[in-house]
Amino acid sequence: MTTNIRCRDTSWLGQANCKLCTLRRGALFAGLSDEVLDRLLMPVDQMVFGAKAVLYQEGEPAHHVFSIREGLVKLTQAAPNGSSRIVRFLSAGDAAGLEALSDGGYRHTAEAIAATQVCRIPAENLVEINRQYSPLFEELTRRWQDSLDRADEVITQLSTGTAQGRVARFLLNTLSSPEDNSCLALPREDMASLLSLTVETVSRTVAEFKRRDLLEEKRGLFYFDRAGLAHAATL
Amino acid sequence: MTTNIRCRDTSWLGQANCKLCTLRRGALFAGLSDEVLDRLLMPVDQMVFGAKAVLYQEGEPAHHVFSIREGLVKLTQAAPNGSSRIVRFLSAGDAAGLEALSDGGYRHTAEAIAATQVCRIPAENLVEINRQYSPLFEELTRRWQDSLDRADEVITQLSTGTAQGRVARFLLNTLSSPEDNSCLALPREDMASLLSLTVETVSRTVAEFKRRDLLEEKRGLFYFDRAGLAHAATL
DNA sequence: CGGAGTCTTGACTCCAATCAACAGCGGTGG
DNA sequence: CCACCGCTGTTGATTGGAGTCAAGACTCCG
Repeated sequence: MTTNIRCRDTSWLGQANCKLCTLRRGALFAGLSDEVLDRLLMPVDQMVFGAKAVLYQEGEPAHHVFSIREGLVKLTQAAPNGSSRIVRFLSAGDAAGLEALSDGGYRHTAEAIAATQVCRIPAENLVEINRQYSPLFEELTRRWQDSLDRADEVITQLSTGTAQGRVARFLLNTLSSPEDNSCLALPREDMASLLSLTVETVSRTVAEFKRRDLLEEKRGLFYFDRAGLAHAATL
Repeated sequence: MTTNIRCRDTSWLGQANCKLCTLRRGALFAGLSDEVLDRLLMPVDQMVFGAKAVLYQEGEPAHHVFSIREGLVKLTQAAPNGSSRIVRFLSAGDAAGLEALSDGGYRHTAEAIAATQVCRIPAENLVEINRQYSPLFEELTRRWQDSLDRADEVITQLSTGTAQGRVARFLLNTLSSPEDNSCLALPREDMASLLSLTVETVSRTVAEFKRRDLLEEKRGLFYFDRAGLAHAATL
């Protein structure tokens, strides 16, 4: 009974009955009364993904949150050099695709490593429940997602590649807005700590950028050549 | 009017009037009606932290969420080698210390880099509002915090230090429970991708661990010597 | 048995860490 | 006032660890 065309080895086990969920304690819907669950008529699907099957792809519109019942999933994200990096693993009890509660599509590609059983929950319904009940939901969600996006950016953009690449990506993306070609000139030590480099290496790299006229430092600010640094950022 | 004893250059500007907040749109409490805000009588403090002042310390009990109105804050986390690593920067519009909504204390030390103005919100109140209104709140919160903890772990534990250290920490913490001295033997490529290493380096390291009798691989599982690997993990 | 994919090992290279010295700058106090 | 100090940033010389390239071993499966 394979329904998902995109992935081999993916099967649909029918709609879940959340009231009888064996994971009910500690499960996503643990707090919902039977009554509320009924009213929601939530079309939660139970699915199984085989090894190497893809739950969702980075960039595509995010309509579902996945609750992992069993198995192992890797989340990968495109890296600056064109390859992709694993940012973390998820297993039983974890949620995948929480970004479906925010805008901007899936942030990762989720791929099963071993056979994985999940409940697939339409994000719209989750948002609806929350909007209805919790006045803080949207703003809290945004902040959580922001932190997570930032953390993933450090993993994918700032802990990988050459010193030049990291420093360039840091200058371009971390402290500056896309319109503005300047940012606060942090102490070398702070840059080094974020980028997993030494103070000396950061200093050398910044000095080198200055020599190449990609960067200027005046009164505690960096002014930079976006195009030039963008090129260095691919290293 | 300096009230906070812990940090120099920290001052208290009085209780915030959230109804008049200049950030009301897009602010944390944007969704709350005046009426609800009134009923909560929330003692939200407005505070200013000078450069190098500490908002909170990693490990201490987390009682407040901070909403940053202006300035720049660095979040640092203890690294395996004893030093500390910056995991990300926060600025205006970001929230710091959202982990106060979960258990386990602050995950980072938050230190102002430039003069920083914040609203300090008692976490208990946020939890109360949410528990009252949103049946999904606690479970969603837990999942978000899990993802974030996992992401931070990759930054602090798995992208830093020697290949030996990273592989050892991966084996000890990522796929295994603390009681159990075994975990799924992932393909070297996946380990390499998570650890920012090459397949060859991971292979060499794993082989070396086997030679030193720290690790055994049987039928798709790793069995390891926790104490021995823990020593290697400090490298 | 063969072949594809994964894992291992070796030789060499190169980038960043390390160790060390020094320059610049602001603050402090004699 | 200026000599001294501490702090940050810069630069050089050297080293070491991981990347790279290449070849072979092993395993699983058709």
